[in-house]
Amino acid sequence: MSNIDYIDDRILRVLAAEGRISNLALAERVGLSASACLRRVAALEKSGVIRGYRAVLSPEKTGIGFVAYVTVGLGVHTKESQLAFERVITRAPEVKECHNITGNVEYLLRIEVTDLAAYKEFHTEVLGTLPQVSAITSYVVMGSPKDDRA
Amino acid sequence: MSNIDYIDDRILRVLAAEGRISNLALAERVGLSASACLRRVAALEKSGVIRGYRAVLSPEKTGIGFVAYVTVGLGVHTKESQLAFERVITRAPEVKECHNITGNVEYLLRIEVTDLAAYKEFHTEVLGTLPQVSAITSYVVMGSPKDDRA
DNA sequence: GGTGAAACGTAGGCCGT
DNA sequence: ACGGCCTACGTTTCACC
Repeated sequence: MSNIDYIDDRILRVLAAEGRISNLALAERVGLSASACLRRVAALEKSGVIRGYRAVLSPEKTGIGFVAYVTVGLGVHTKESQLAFERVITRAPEVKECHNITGNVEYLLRIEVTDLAAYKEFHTEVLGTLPQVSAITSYVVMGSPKDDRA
Repeated sequence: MSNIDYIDDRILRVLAAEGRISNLALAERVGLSASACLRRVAALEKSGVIRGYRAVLSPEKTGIGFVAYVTVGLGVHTKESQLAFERVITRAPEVKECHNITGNVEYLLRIEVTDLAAYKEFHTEVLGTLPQVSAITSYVVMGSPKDDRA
């Protein structure tokens, strides 16, 4: 079992903020020797608490100039139509997130594209062509005062 | 200027997926020597294309059992009331993201808490006590068929 | 959980293109 | 301006206490 104690918690906090910190520096920060620290990190990775590591890229500098959240409602609510929709959405690179939500619509998507023109393209060519989709509402992101995941 | 060429692009793609890959392995993957690769990564970090690195943690295994998106509308639309709202929201640990969006409401928040009880607490004790807030709508996340940021 | 040592990776000077 | 080579130094990793 992987019960997270106080030190694990500190390790996770540090790694969540500085994913590429050296094990040595991490060990020092949490007050452990390098080997003990490494063993804990390895255990956290193996047990799935730590899923992986990623570089956080600047959206603007990597050509993302337009971000929007889109709610999507399906006309048919069968399992098959949901799976068909999710299959297409999962393949679409513009869709960074797809959440199944409660409320009057089924899905909330996060879309990241270069510009408004690219979004229009996505809207008509991808969303517009899906037979299951009956309602689309776009919320353009004008800014993100807080974004811990970015 | 930092113009991203084909190799930079490959580097970024690899680091976005495997943030803790060694420079040596990264160099091999993109077909560069270790020093050339390291220099490119350093340049990408310095120029801000790479903002940082983070460990991706499993929500369930770190005690996040309830995720919701919440739209918030402000009664007053002055700059001051927006800033006051953002100040409180930025400090709240439950709020992982706060986006300023177009549409009939001003904000879209992502909330992560342990359970429904904690969410109720946040809803009434934080959101409910902000004088600027005039409309709150919660969309509980039941699943995320795709989440590239997680 | 800590120690130590071998294996491995990083970082930077230097030179060629 | 950019890539490859070499090397001193730091870090990781693992058997052992």
